[in-house]
Amino acid sequence: MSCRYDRPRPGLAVDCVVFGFDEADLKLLLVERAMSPCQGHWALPGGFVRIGESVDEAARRELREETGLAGVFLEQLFTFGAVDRHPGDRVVTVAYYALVKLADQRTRPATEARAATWFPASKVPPLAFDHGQILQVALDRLRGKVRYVPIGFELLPPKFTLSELQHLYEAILGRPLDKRNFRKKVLAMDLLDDLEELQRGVRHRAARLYGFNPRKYRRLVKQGFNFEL
Amino acid sequence: MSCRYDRPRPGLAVDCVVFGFDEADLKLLLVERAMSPCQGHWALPGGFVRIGESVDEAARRELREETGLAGVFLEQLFTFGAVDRHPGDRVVTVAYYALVKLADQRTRPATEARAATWFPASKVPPLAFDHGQILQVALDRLRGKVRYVPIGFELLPPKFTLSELQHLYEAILGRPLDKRNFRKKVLAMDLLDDLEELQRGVRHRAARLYGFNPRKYRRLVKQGFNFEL
DNA sequence: CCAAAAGTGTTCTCCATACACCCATGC
DNA sequence: GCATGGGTGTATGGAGAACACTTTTGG
Repeated sequence: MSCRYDRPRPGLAVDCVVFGFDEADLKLLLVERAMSPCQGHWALPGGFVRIGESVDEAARRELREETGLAGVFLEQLFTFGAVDRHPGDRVVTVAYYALVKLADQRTRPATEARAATWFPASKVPPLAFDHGQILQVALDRLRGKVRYVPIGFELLPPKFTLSELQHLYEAILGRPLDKRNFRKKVLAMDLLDDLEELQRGVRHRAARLYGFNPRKYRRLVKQGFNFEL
Repeated sequence: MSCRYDRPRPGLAVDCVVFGFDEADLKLLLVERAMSPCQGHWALPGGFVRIGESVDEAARRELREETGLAGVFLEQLFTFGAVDRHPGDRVVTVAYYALVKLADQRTRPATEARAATWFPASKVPPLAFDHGQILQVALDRLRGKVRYVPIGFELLPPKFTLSELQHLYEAILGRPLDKRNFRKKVLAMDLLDDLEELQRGVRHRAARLYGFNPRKYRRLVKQGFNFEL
């Protein structure tokens, strides 16, 4: 079936840029390549699309197989189709980016995957193929999108403080935000549930915990509301 | 080479959503399919990616071969990878959208192409495959992007009036804009050259002609300027 | 009592919006 | 002279940005 056309077909792969957030740092999940080409180099988790699965499904499958992650936010990023991007063979890759609630999932990659490791996004090792370029596009997209779509919550645990949320935005956007203005704006949007519960185990005044309420968000969007931070 | 891997490969295609703008109407360029499947149906111009060309190059080539268009704005849109999107065979397509200065290019598609035809974007016939869905994504993207990146000028001739620019934005955004506020904002951005030349051949007071100045735009962007309309 | 972060209001500036009339031209 | 769009200014309200101190808690 793959040779039904008279022209040869490029290979089709998926690659996932996996972001996490932990203690004021944006993190990136990388795997060590087990096979040639680029054996032993750090790379984005990914692999070839199979004939019976959609490209989206391929991305989820590879993510699960290579890192143990499942049930996370995953969205198509961009397709990289340069002729020479893969040494030795013609491979086009559809890149995705994933957002992971690190606190929940921390243990799983280590157990299931060969060598999936979290790196601070600011200290990423050299990457195989054009994965460095893919990462750059993913960072740009994340920075752009986080401001007008509430995807930042995908990086936080279900219960979080306003300061954690603010630190997340500061880490992604790369600049400090004013505490009072930030809180005012976030609370005014009325997207968060006040969980009436306090942070525990900190050695300073405990902060209130909040939860993102997707129902409220969807309702507001229907009424023409635009998230913006 | 295409059978070097043990697994069969999906086919890889490109499709182009081509937008034009003419007399207050957003237009879409479609071709009639000459081959099965979907022979005789209207479809987006497109075709298979060859092994020796990048995906971007494939999109440009197909656009030229099927519509005669060259040298136009062309940008990747999204990759459509559902298993059943192409009847009978597994084909993944990388969709692009093109913006055409219709006044310049009006004659060319008719001469070079089999049957490339402009349709008002509001009166598009049923499309082959999932091309209707691709069109919807392209419209959403155009509507979103036109507001914060100056791509609207790609749809206008090199010399245009402020009213033409306003009508373009009204057509894309689907709502009326205030004339005075629109002109104030556009001129305040200082992206346009006043060509000190008047419109000709109209039966009312002639309007001033302006030109978009990409140099000014790039300079302003370097200084942190953000286009927004 | 000290360190560390939580929590809280006001002022000012600027930008978006709303809005109506005279002008130039072709027929 | 009339129909058609071209071209212009002002007033108001709302949102973003700047800014500092008190409170709570654990150690």
